[in-house]
Formats: sequence, structure tokens, C-alpha cells
Amino acid sequence: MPELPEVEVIRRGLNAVLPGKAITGIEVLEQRSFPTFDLETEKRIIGSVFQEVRRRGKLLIIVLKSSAREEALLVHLRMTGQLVYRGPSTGQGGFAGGYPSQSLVSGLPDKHTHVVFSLDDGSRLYFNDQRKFGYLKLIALSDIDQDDFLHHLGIEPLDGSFTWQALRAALQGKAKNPAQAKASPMSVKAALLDQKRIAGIGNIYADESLFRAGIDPRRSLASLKVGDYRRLQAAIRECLNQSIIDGGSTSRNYVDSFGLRGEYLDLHAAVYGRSGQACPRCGKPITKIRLAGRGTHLCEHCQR
DNA sequence: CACTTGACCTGTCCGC
DNA sequence: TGCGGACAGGTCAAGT
Repeated sequence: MPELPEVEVIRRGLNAVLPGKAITGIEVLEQRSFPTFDLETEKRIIGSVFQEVRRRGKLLIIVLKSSAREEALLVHLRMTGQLVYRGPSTGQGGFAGGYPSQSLVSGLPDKHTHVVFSLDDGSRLYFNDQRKFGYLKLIALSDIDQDDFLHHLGIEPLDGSFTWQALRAALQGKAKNPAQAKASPMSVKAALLDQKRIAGIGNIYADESLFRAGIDPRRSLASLKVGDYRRLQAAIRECLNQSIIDGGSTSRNYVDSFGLRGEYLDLHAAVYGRSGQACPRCGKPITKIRLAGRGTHLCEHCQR
């Protein structure tokens, strides 16, 4: 659920409040959420200072600096993870109680809070995760290229290098033989969801991008023409950028770093979560099918 | 080897 | 109202 736009909104929110603050304490209440956490890890974290928050695909990279070296705290939210910041209870940023009144979460920590960071100004950072699929991991910043997950991530759709040609090359995969790649029977939706080909797209933005591009998600990669890749490349960028503007998508429990919901699904989504409703383009009902193991929303009339 | 399916979890929603 | 079961979907391991 947190896909690229949601993670980007969180990144920006954290980047506005964390840099310069030092970590004075960490509590790991659920080992599964931070499987490599031990005394050594704790020693490396406590006393370190937040530098900046980066993003790669759906992964947050929180850069810390200790006296010894720079560390990277990797955070993957998977399905239901949240990273929520709370200012000092005296009220930071004008927020009484340290958080905005519209915040969907209050009373932290709660039963889904698995990791708590205490900061030197009295603020806190909470990692919450209903389904415990998300994780934290600490590595030396210099080792960042060796992280298995990070290392294999595909192209970044918001980078300048994301052209339609790059999209085509990424989706077709690493097959050395171009003829073989061209013959791929894989559906375009399954390829969009493969983080090793393109990073950051999940179920919501796969469906929305394909609708915007007018492409049936069941189409095979082999069937896509240059025009399809051109339209899909533009559609992906437009969907992701619009969602970042809207604060992301909240379909179940996504909230940003201040506990606020995202408005993309209400304001701009055309098909996701709208089966039975009228297609905004042609008025025929949106249908929902199962594809690549996922619920898939489309307009049978507009997407071909 | 390329691709698909099941497991990991827990909360919500639907029908009976 | 309670209860069983389907469903949600990111990623990895196991299966085809």
C-alpha cells in the first residue's frame, strides 16, 4: 500500500523535521520488525544524528551520522507500515501535543507500535505495522550497494533517465537476447509490479497508469508497441506526481509522517477501488478481475 | 530459466 | 450479535 508516492510523502515529511536531531534512545518491542537488532546495533544508533532521508523505490533510507561513521537505517513499510513523527508534547510546529489535530493516529505508542526512537528535543519517531511485514535494518552507509534488496531494484520512474525507451528496456528485463525479451508472454501489469524491473509501482499505480495509458493490463509485453510505451511512460509519471501532490493514497491505513491521510484515491483515481462505478472517460462500468495474483481494476472499453 | 503461486500477518467486511 | 471465510497486496521462497 505504501507505494512510491506514499513513501516519497513520508520522506519529505521526515526530512522537514529530523535532520540535526540526535537519537537518545531506541525501543524494539517486536523483534520481527527489526530482525538484526542487537546490542551492537543499539550502540551504533544511540547518539547518532539524523542527516537526511532518501528514497529508492518504496524503501526509505535514513542517513545517520555517529562519531565513528555514517549509517543507513533502511525502512520498508511493505503493506501496513507507518513511520510517524511526534513533536515534543509542548507542541512543535504549532501542533498542540506535538501533532496536527487532523492526525488519524493519536495515543502512540499503541498495540501496533513495534519500534520507538526517542530524540534529544523530546520528540519521538514511531514505527507501527499492523501486519508485521515491514522491517528496519541498519547498515553502514558505505555498504549500501551491497544490500540485497536495494541492489536489485529497477529503474526509478521519477528520474530524468526514465524515458519510454528506458521503460521498455526495464520491463522487457535483462534477457540478453532481445528477440527473447520481445517474445515475453508476461502481462504488462505483472512486469510493472516487478521491483527488479521498475521500482516503486504497486497495485494502485499499476492499475491507474495502465488506465491512463489506455492499455489493457492483460496485454503481453510482446504485444506492446512504441506508442504503448510512450503513453505508459507518460502515464506513470503523471499518476505518481499527481499522487505526491495529493499526499498519496489512503485505501486502508496509510498515513504520512504526521498521521495525515492521502487524498489521491478520492481526488484523482479513475479505476482503483471503483469497480462498478462509471469510467470517467466513457461512462461504462469499471470491472475488477484477478491478474498476476492481484485485484485488477480496468475499463474494458477504454483499455485495449 | 522465466514466470506463477503460496506464505507471511492481522484487520475488515460480508453473508448466514 | 457472533462466526467463518474471503480479501487486502509487497516481497521472498517454493513450485510449475
